[in-house]
Amino acid sequence: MKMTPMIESLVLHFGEMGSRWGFNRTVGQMLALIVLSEDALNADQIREALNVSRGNVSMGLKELQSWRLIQLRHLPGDRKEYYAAAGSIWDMANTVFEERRKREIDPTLSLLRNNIMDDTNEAPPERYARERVTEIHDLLETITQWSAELQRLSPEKLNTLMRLGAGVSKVLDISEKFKRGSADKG
Amino acid sequence: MKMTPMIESLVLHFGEMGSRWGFNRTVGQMLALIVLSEDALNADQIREALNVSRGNVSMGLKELQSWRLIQLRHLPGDRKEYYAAAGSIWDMANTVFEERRKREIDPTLSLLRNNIMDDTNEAPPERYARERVTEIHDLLETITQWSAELQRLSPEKLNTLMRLGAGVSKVLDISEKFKRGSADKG
DNA sequence: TATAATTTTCAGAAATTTCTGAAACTATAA
DNA sequence: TTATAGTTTCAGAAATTTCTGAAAATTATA
Repeated sequence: MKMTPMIESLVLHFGEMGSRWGFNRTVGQMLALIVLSEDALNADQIREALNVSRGNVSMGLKELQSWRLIQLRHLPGDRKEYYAAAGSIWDMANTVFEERRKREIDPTLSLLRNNIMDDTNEAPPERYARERVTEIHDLLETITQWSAELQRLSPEKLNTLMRLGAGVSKVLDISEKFKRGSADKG
Repeated sequence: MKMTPMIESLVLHFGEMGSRWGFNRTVGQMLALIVLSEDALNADQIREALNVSRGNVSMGLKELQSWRLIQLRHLPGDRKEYYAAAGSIWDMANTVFEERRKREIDPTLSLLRNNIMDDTNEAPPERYARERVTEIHDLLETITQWSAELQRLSPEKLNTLMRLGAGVSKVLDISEKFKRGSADKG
């Protein structure tokens, strides 16, 4: 499996970016290669294209599966395991957001919950810190709820929302008026 | 500077999470310490609290400044440099989003732009890859525009939007109708 | 200007992460 | 069964990142 120059340059770039996205170089390269390949690939093809060890490919495939970014496939009459991208680019972006939330926000959110609950020390140095902890907690909770909401939205509505751009501001005005109207009645 | 047990546990946690957020352990700890401290801190206080080398503190402060998360301050009659959080938790979250976009999305976006422009090979293996590259490019561009829009929104409107939650769906329906109405006229 | 206080730099040490490749393991076919 | 094809594991090697601490640079004061 020899890569075309274009695919190779993309694979190398995704490798470099990998660490910023939460995985290592090889995993980044593997993801790019699989996403850009029309046909599913097996471990040996990946090994040959990227010129890394067989063990490394195996670990990388596990990592990408834990991110739910690739999908196992079997070809009739072939014992090898083949892998392809798990859904559209859009699906994968959604998955990445969700996984990152789990890894980057959830652990902190639970810690903060406990810290707000447990600690009732109202002496000065703690008082200020507790206020900030509450602020951080509320922010993370809002982000979590918001991202859950976006997950729930249909792709079409999500697209409408994204493409709204500057329109968001106007739409929010309408929504504010609407809310105030309901509040007056209730 | 001795930390209280609550602050210490938060500092250690932020240290562990640091690598997932794009900086190293010491930088994560320093950020937590500065954010949770009411008064600005100087390098020696940080060094003592975290028990790390002076050089490490200096490098960490530079890193946090490059993220625009801390602010230099001078106290009257004191030559030392003191550092405090650069704004509210909300401001800092905004800054982190923006910085991460710059580091995680922008470089890829420019590479993809070039790849779409430069390469006009329509032979099979490239054809499919080019389609996917275009999809990725469009997605990243949408995310970039959307995040720029959120930056531009006032904190109040941003809050309205975040707190809308399930209401977003209804608001989008209204917006759709509104758009269709305008289109009919224009 | 010289001196003292403070911060920054950076070479090498320490710690951590990633990678290799051979052995162990698993599943299918003969 | 036994042989064969394929995958996973993991100890140690290699690469990378982080950290230290002393020297250099910078800044303020006498």
